[in-house]
Amino acid sequence: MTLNDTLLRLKTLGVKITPQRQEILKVLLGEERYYSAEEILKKVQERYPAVSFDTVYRTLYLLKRLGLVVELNFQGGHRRFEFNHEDKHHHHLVCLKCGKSQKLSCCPTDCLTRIKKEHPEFAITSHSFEIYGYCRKCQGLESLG
Amino acid sequence: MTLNDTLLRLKTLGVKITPQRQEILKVLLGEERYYSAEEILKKVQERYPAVSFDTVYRTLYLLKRLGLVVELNFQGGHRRFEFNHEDKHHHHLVCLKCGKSQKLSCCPTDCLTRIKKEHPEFAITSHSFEIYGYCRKCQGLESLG
DNA sequence: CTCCTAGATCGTAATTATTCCGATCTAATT
DNA sequence: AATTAGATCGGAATAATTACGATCTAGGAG
Repeated sequence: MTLNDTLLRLKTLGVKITPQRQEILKVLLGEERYYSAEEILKKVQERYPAVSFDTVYRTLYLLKRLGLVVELNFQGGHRRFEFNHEDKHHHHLVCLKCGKSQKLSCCPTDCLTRIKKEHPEFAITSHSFEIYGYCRKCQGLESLG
Repeated sequence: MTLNDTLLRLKTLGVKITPQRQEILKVLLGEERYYSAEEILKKVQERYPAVSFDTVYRTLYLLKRLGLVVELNFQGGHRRFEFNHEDKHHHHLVCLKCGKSQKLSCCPTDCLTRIKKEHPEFAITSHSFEIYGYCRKCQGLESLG
């Protein structure tokens, strides 16, 4: 998904395109990974120093409601946001030391279908699946803080 | 696991048994489900009104380090704690409306083994898998707030 | 192009969750 | 019963998120 595609989509949805929102989208569309609200704020402020947290959060939640952004709550209580590039979710391999993540190719669908059968009364809407550990660089450094 | 078993185990680990800690354990051992720090505080205060958040958090993290308690970060940023009854993790079916959860019998092991093969350089330590949706009672009420 | 207005932004203050800190207390060993 | 390392209390500090009033502006109407 390019910036222009995204802006067009927002326009058809009747959402105002402000410079701040464009900048937030640029950040999210830059590297295909998750960002914390603070990271996004810092990056946007390089261009628009006056932008506030309020704007970042409101924009992120707006994009989330529109399905363009997904919110993730990783272990340790860290809330992260990621652009929903493919309209198809994926999971993450997360390093507990440096916080970097990689996308995973697999999704526990057999578990899901099994649970659906076992709990037909429960209306499943979503699921989370994240794998935690230490990446190559951070191995052996876990205990160093 | 009973309270006495747990206290014995703590004793052998050289951990001081205080009345506050006993009360926190009683809460965790009561219903087999997850609790927020605040829930635990409220329950403990019924017996010891002076107990502080500090004590609750410190005790929970102590128990976590000892492997007796697991910490969960559910979507929405809610941190929860649960007694680790079986020394073997499990996953949850979580209602997004009432917050109640059920334990799940299945665990996405095939995914895990596949990822281990695909990323041999990554030292996996743990994973999360939670399914979200609406329980029977809360279906149709999702939008009512 | 200019005007108008709903909605967006800013700066700051409020709220919430969690952690820290100094003074005091106590479980458990001696 | 005395001792002391470690635990608790109460409140203050910190961090993350949300709310609010005043001001500004994107985008449609004229």
